[in-house]
Amino acid sequence: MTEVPAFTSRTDYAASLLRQEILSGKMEPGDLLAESAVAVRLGVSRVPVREALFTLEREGFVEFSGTGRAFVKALSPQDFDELYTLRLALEPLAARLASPSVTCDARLLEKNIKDTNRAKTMLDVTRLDLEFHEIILEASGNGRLLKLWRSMRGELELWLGRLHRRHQVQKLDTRAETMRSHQTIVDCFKQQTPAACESLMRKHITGWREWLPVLPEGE
Amino acid sequence: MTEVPAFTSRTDYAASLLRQEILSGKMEPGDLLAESAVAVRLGVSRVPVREALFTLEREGFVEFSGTGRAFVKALSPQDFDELYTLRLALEPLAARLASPSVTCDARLLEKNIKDTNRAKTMLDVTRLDLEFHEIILEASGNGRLLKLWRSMRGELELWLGRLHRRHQVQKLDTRAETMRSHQTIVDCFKQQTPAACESLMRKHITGWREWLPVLPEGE
DNA sequence: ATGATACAAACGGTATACCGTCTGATTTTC
DNA sequence: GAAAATCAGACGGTATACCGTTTGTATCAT
Repeated sequence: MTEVPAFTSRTDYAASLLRQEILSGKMEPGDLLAESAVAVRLGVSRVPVREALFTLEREGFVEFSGTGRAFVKALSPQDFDELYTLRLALEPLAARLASPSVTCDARLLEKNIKDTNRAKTMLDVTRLDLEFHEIILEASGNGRLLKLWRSMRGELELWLGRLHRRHQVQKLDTRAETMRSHQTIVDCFKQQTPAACESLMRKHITGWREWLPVLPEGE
Repeated sequence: MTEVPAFTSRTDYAASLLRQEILSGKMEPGDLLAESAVAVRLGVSRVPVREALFTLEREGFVEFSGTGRAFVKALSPQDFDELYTLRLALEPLAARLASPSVTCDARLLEKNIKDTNRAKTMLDVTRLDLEFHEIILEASGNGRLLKLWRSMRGELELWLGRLHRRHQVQKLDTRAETMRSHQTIVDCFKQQTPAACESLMRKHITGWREWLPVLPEGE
């Protein structure tokens, strides 16, 4: 956020700012992101904005209409179900692939759990939760698998962020449960077979789905 | 190929032409695709070329270096293994999801098999093979699943095309086997349970992997 | 002969300007 | 009063020009 504004390109700069605005809820789902307006507002020309919008589309934050206009992505419960189905297909696989090599990464995973314990907001807890899973995807050694996961991560973050903001689910503190569950995964990586890791991850994802509060109606 | 050049934009036009050049083998893996040169050659300006290159990257035909230069993608046997692993994760799932709804699409699938029988070249057989699978992905009703598959399709087409060109595997005519195997899938969709469809698709993908000739060394 | 340095060409990044199209509102006509 | 046509504003698509950086090569010094 407040880091040095040393972006490699204006495209990165624009993408980063827009991403933050969308995640923070400053932009509402369905809001039009017109190239010209955004370009003026961010103080860059339209070309980098255009390319940033494409990037954000790939990341799941933005969607294009048939006529090429960009909007802040709206997510329906059905969209969320799709994401859940895909997590269930990809993450247990990643856990199995990662298990032989993840010993060296167990430190990263445990650091993540400690950070989760210190996190100040539920949004940070969510972010760290997704980061935990991404570490495993990285350790899987399958670059394409990681890419696919990353193309979904934005939408997950978007969904969970909106959920928190709209329903004040801070009341429902999932932090302890998340930490406990993640710790069992780390332990499993350390001691168990790949198949056991895969199975546990499947259970974890399924359980996560059931933990979520009642979904809000479509946007 | 020889269809009416009625592209909605020059970006589409450029992407289409480049895609064809790469698939046909006119461009070698590792070849530089410099914006300026391509723009001049295709008779458009650099901006649409630039965006076409991004599109082709998403589709798997092109990769960017750290400094932003675009190259025709090179694929190693390890890349291929990654793709195989992901097919095995996604396609059986798609088959399961598609099975209740695919009855209305069985006609499409059977038309595909007939087209395969008529195909003149092995490249067409390959293209139709991938199309058969994409029909099932579409029928799964999970739009994101379809998107993930499409992000891999280009690389598969690339790999298989190069395989054919380099090793003259026309000798190894997989057409009959492909048609037979696809027909059993259609039959399964018509008569069997989702779980059976899923299982059969897993078997089909595994078998497909074993059918392929010895992989060439990395590029 | 070899290494470093400097220069030139090529390439990507960006701003700007122009054009065609789409959208929506107002006016005109039946 | 309603429907159709027209006009204006906004937006995306594209070409062009400029700038900074990278890259490859040639030259010069050691």
